[in-house]
This record gives sequence, structure tokens and C-alpha cells, in this order.
Amino acid sequence: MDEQPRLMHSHTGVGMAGHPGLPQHMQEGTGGTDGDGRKQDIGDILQQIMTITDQSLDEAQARKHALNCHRMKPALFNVLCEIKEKTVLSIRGAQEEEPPDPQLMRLDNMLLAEGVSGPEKGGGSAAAAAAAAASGGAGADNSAEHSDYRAKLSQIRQIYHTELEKYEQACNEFTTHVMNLLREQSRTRPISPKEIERMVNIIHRKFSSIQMQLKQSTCEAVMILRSRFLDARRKRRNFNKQATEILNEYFYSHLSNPYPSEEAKEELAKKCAITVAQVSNWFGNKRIRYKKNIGKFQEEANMYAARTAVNAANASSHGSQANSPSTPNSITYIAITTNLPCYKNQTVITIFL
DNA sequence: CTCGATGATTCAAT
DNA sequence: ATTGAATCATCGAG
Repeated sequence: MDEQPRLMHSHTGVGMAGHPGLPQHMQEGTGGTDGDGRKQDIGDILQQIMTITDQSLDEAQARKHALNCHRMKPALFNVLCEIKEKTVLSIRGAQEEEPPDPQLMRLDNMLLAEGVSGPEKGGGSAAAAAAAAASGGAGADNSAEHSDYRAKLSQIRQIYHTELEKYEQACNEFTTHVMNLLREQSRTRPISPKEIERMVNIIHRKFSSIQMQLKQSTCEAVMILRSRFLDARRKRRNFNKQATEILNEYFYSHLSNPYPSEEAKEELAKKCAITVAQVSNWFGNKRIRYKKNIGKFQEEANMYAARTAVNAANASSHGSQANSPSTPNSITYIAITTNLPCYKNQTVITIFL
């Protein structure tokens, strides 16, 4: 029963002579000086409000207008607002101030890290391509790939931003629309500023959940783009014929121990214009595939064995006879194959002999 | 489009 | 760290 000053929003017309607009039960103690006439007024107004629905439309409209213009109207309206605010406030309250969504934070961080949501750097793909071109030279292929990646990324970025802007705009439009509507309605029903604020919050929350979806799908797109460009399997290129021949030559001439040393790998890498890692891959693949199906590689083995034999023969007796590499004589075969302890399986040797 | 060849990756064993 | 084995993803011929 503690009676605080009730009408915080001290609208004009209410401040005079206590609170003449208040209903009786809220009025006690505040001095009833010349209150009887006012009470009569209030009673009349309330009566009119209660009966307004019984009247015809035109009559009600006219009465409504009259009530709207009544000098007591602002005061009554404020009281209603206050009551409503109090009751509404007690209903909700706990649901405010949700913590920042960790999922949303993750998405934001990733978009920032990928350069999708952050400040545009270097003017996008054009600059990237220019930089790549400028660096030029040896890494031309690599930088071409890179600029392609950058171009696609900036495409995603652009879509993301336009969509985001669209949502933002739609959100603002909708918010102002609703606020106008509420302001309009506030002339005929009590709507507190807090209520408007709450409504705006609801709208923003809805729109931010849409934005979250946008962020999610943008992240997915970036992930796909990344995996496409980072997974080297996707940009596999066969080695050129010469490189393959060099590698095969080494492999078949070291068939007893086809494990090139680090130095040998470097040498081969240099000759083939590939990396040492690629040489290692190649030998790894070759060993396992050869072992798996020696029969299949027999022809190849013969060819390279013959070739190295011919080369060796040529080296020893410098071209005294014009021997064709494609048809070496059988003596050379035997010489080579007996030099090859080979793998576990000795099929190659038996065939040759 | 199919299918074998091939370079790269992954993972367990050493 | 290196290797073997399985697997993936693409190439390229038919």
C-alpha cells in the first residue's frame, strides 16, 4: 500500500491538482479537495466507454472522437499504460538478456578468418590476380589456382554482403512499419515504450535467425571451396612422358632395391621437374602396384631393362654398331635379368631366361 | 559414359 | 620418419 508518485510521465494536463484522473481505489490519501466533480467526470467517461459497444457504428465513432478529445483522456490513458506495463513486466522478465549464441560466434569467427565478413582487403579478385601476375614466373600455375580461389571467395563474399544488406534493409523496413503501426494504435490502446521495444527485439531476433542461416550456408560454401582447392587430389595432373620414363628407368634398374636414397630422390626430382615428395609418392605407388600384379608390369619391365642394357652397352662400346633400342639382342636380356634379384617373385627372370 | 591408369592422401605398422 | 596398403579423385582412351 505504499503510494509512490504514480505518473512518471508527467504529461501536461495531469500535473494539476493531484491526480484527479485516478480511480477511487488509487486515489485515497491524496486529498479529495474539489474531487467530487472530477469523480463525476471520470464516472461519466468510464460509463461512456463501457456502453460504446452498444451503440451504432456512427454513434460510437462520434462518441469515440469525443472521448479522444476529452481533457481527461491523457491522464486515463497514462494510468492504463502504467497498469499494463506493470502486469506485462511481471509476466516476462526472465527471458531477457540471452547470452551470445556460441554457434553464431563460431560462424562469425570463421567468416572473419576467411575474409568473408571482415573489411575488404586489397580490392578483391582483381588486385589478387594482378598480384599473382606480378609475382609471375615459376609459380604461375600455382598463383593461377590461387587467384581462381580468391575470385570464387570474393564472389561468395559479395553474395554474402548483398544478402546481408537485403536482410538488414528488410528488417529495418519491417521494424519501422511495425513501429508506425504501434504508434498508430497507441492512440486507441495503451502501448508502453517498453512494449514497443520488446516488439522490436522480437523482430530483430527473428531476422538475426535468418541471418544465421545465411552465415551458415556461407560457411558451408567456403568450406566446399576450400576443400576443392586445397585437396591436391582434385588437381591431379599426370607427369609428362619424360618424367615417367626417368622414374621407370630408375625403378626397373633398381628392381632389387627400389628404394632411392634421399639424394637419389632429389636427383630424380630435379631431372623430372617434380618435387621430392612426388618422387616418394611415385615410388610408393609403383612398388605396391608392381608387387600387386607383377605380370601386368612384365612388358614394361622388359622394355626398361632392355633400354638400360642398351644404354650400358652403348656406353661401353661407343656406337661402333648402330643398334636400335627397340629390338635389343637376347644376350643383353640375359645379362640384365640375371642382375635383378627382383622382388619375392622371380617371374621376370624365368620369362627372360 | 565407362573403366583402367595414376598421383595424392590417410592410417597403421615398423 | 618411412613404408605398405587402402582409398580417393581425376585423367584420358575407347
